[in-house]
Amino acid sequence: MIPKKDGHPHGHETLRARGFRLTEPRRLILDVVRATDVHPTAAFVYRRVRKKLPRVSLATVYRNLRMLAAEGFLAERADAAGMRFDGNTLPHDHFTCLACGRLYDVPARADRAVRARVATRTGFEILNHRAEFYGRCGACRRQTGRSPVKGQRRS
Amino acid sequence: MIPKKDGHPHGHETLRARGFRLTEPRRLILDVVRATDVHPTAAFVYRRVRKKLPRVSLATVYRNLRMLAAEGFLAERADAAGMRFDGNTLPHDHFTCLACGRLYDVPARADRAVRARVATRTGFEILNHRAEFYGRCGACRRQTGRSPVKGQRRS
DNA sequence: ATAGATGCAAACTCTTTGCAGGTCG
DNA sequence: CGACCTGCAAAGAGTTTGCATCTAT
Repeated sequence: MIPKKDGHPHGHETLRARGFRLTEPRRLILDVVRATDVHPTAAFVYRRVRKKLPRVSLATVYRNLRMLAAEGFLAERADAAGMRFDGNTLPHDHFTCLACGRLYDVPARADRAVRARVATRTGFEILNHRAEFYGRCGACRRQTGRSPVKGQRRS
Repeated sequence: MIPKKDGHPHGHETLRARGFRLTEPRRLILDVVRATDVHPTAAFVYRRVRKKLPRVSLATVYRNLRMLAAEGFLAERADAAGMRFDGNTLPHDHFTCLACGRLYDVPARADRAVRARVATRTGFEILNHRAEFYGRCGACRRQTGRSPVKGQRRS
């Protein structure tokens, strides 16, 4: 949903500029996350990277995902079954389909008013916010009668 | 933040009415979650319940939390370090303090307009939505200079 | 009486860490 | 060459499950 070509806000060059090495595993891990919009798990990234670099270890995938997220190259998101990563670091909301379990990005609303209202009512300083939507996606709406389920396969 | 007295939307009677036994562990587990607003982890509930019922097992706590959530007596929430539970089943938003890590409830906004806008733009059927706010809570604002941290103690 | 719930211990899954050896710059 | 990074294996944390026993109804 967001173009993934380079000229990305944090391209490969930026990694080097910040003193990180641009190793093969690291480059592939970053590319895999950025090349998909499924909000992949570490296991998903591992499987993908292994196709091009069969000797990569799961530990390296975890170490890099964590590091890349901490440095702002990726976004990190907790989910009932573990951590998921997102190459889209622009502010955006999420839609979870209760029928198929898929997680979609939704462009962010610039809701200044909402933040201001909450800040006033609570006395908190609001630095950021994000909305989570739940419902049925286009594909699932067409399959009427499909009932929401709880356990889905993970990516 | 929400009154926890009985006359709760799903009181103890409702459990029985739905064919579940009202056992001592189960009753205590439900009460512990409802009596706090810290969005407790399973371990927190376990510790609390054990004070009154020292022989309770962690497995029982997990089984009941999962069952009570599935049946709508509690809400369930994923977080970077695992699952958290919430006795407040009314729709509400959340505020996470980036300085101290505490999670606060924020009364829900009835934002019909937001849902309608997203539904129109995406073609999804929106059944529910919730907002997540991030910033600094009142207590932390007073301690100026306190910088946001990543790892906090869990409840 | 009996279906359902419990306690215990073992199993499972996801994630992190220690360390010896490899590699980017 | 040297700091950083990797693969491997083992350890950790959180959660689930099998089973014999117990208990609410």
